[in-house]
Amino acid sequence: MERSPLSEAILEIISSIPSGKVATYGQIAELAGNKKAARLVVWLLNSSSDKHDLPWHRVINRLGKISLETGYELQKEMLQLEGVQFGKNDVIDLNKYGWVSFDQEK
DNA sequence: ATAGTGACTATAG
DNA sequence: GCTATAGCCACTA
Repeated sequence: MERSPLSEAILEIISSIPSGKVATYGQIAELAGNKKAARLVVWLLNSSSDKHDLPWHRVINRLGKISLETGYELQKEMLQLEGVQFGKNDVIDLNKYGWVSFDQEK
């Protein structure tokens, strides 16, 4: 499925996310080389998440929230099992649990 | 080849 | 703060 180098890079990055941390789409896209390929990340997760054993639950939007509507509860649960704590609005503190937090990434 | 799709993001009003 | 729009990438039909 990884026909393009970008997809390959993204998959690589996603599988590199350590347990107990989360990453945002834009972040992954940026690390992969195209900071605007967030949608590509989405596509990859949908197309190769279970096929590749990817930690799709560690990928969230830039607000530290899960955009999914289905399976959202499950994803949240999995993250909590890894030690990620959610805020009151189910928001994850990216400065704390972000794989590369916005303050440290640069 | 064109159009539609997708768990996004940034910007403008 | 929210909605609307546009931008971006790769894939599928």
